[in-house]
Amino acid sequence: MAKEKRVLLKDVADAVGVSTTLVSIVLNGKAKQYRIADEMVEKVIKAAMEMNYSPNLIARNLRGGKTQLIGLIVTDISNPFYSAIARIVENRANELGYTVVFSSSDEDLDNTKRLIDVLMNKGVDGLIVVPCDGSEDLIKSIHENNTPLVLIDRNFPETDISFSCLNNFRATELTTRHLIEQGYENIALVGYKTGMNHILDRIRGYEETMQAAGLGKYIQVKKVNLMNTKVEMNNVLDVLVNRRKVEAVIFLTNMLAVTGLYCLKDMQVRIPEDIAMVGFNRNDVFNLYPSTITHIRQPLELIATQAVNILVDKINHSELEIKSMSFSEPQLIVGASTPKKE
Amino acid sequence: MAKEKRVLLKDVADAVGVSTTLVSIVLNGKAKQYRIADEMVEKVIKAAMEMNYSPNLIARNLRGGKTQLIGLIVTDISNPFYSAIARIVENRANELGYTVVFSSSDEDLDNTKRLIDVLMNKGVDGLIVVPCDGSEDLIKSIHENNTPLVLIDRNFPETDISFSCLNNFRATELTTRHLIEQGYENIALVGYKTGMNHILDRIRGYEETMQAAGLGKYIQVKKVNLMNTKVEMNNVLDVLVNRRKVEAVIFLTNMLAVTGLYCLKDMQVRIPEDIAMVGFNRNDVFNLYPSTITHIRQPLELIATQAVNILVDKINHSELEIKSMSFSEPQLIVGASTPKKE
DNA sequence: GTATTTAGCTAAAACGATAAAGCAAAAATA
DNA sequence: TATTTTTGCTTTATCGTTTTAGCTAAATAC
Repeated sequence: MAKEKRVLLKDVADAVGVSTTLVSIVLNGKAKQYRIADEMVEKVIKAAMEMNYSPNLIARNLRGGKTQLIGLIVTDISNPFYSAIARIVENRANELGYTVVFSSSDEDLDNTKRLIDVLMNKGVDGLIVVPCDGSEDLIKSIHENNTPLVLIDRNFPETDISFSCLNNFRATELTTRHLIEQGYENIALVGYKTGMNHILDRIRGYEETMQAAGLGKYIQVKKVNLMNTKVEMNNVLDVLVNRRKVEAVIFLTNMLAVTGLYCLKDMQVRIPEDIAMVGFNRNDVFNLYPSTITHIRQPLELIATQAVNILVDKINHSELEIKSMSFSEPQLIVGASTPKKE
Repeated sequence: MAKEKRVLLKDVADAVGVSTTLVSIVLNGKAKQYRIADEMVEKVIKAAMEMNYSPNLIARNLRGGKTQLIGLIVTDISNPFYSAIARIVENRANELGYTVVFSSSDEDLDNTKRLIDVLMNKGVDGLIVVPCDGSEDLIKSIHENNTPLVLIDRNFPETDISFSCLNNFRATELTTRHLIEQGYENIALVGYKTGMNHILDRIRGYEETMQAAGLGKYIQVKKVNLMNTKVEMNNVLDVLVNRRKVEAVIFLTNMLAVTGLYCLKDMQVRIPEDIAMVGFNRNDVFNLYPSTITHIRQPLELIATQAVNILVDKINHSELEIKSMSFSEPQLIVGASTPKKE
């Protein structure tokens, strides 16, 4: 019932009959360096174990140490793509002795700014961030302030900020080449409105592959607005399907692909009879759809693990200012939504 | 490049030419109580604003024993159900000035124990926990230690630990009644092996409703093991579909429903022609499946918001030991998977 | 005119840890 | 034997706040 009083360094010190400093030294493994007697080291460790002592991290951090806390800012933790990343980040961080604090920016610059402020105030040792559109200056200022920082999923190529993300160009290159090999020519692409590099790279991968295959005249890049996706997607697909007589559509994110599926269902457009399609990232829908959906698989495990590795490395060697760049290779999972054309 | 020095209380105090105490008092809104002159209050506030002062939470926390950190332990943050909850917890916590630290227990007791230890070490002010099977004693000991604690999604009815969860009995009562009204009689249920109350309540809801409708002889409760779901589900569905000639199946969780869909697809069993089914929680799959799937919707927003409210209330009134119980009402979303029997 | 109250502020302690500097006793060296 | 070095530990300062107790001068009471 009564709140058990936490065991403090002082309690251990009193129990052994020494100073708190000595206990601190021993428990931090600096006994050798401070030439503490071996028997004393044993006694202290034994007492600390028996009393179940664990340091107050707040006090330790105030003193100038570290919190062993990592801040993770994604756009939306309820988005399965980011929650999958969060899970891996959590696992890897735990392995390395860190705990993860998370926040969702909702793709909003002001939110991102506020969240970074809050997290830094909590004393996080470093940040893993999915940067939103327009956040380059903000992120740069954080980086220049020497806060350990790693971008994930998206990056700013013009800066020297470390990142771990997909080789986005390769993703659509693979996809487009697959469709061309299957015999499609009139291939369109649906992305969303943003200046962020990951989407631009995916668009480039499509455009350059189309161009190289001599299909330049078919290049069609449609961009919907993230705020009003459903309605805009309807319009876009109406144009592509009914007016442009497109043979195949590539969706640039999971959410776009799923929204696309909803719209196509409403329009009673059949896949792949009426149109072929390619999605992005894993989703049960892709496997359970009457014809399974061809999609790009990101090596999430690798991307997220690398992000943590890079960050912890930065935390431990804050004096070094190295830009670590990790591009992970995409994989194309071929389903029934992109059959060979006769 | 150089790390900007943070503005401290002392900096503001020096700028105004007063003590740090005075600045602290003013900025914490206790000027009246300490009879600080009105002009002085103005001067201090102005200076603090201009210098863009914000308090070091770590120092404040060390002094006050509070971190404004909430720990959230779910079974798996990458499970869309829990990440949706996490998102709402995050939002509500932010509104109340808290930040969320999360961890995944993987339904494992030792993990749960370890995670709680770590989070309490980080100094979280309170915990929101999805308890796993067998964790009752552990959770009780945390509660008895006066750590503010709220269970979410699942609860221990025999204890006086607060919780926020679905009215699970009502969920399957609604579902079963709906199926019966649609003309089904041979209705089976698929859950998983656990002693946890939420699943047991769902099973009771089904059993009692069947019994009350005079369909007791059709009651069939199948339990799969969480470790080997796919294989066991195959066996279970084989028995139900081929041997028992079941007319409808109720799946007790989202994961079970989706796994069920995979198996039924493999078995080439059509929904609803060959069998009717009901799922649990929202999932794009349910809407995009050729025949939309009838399912139970949990008011996640309410459940998660309530959990945070209850927790913060406990944090702020730790002297009171009230058991808060929040049961939220389920909603049945009727799809094409449970048509009226002719 | 002295004693008491009140207004308006500050000094110092505390939170719990760590790091730097210091100090006494034992051991090694001259 | 006197001096230096080493050993093994302690004392003190510090991180940035908040809180408690206190202090001075002006206002009020007697």
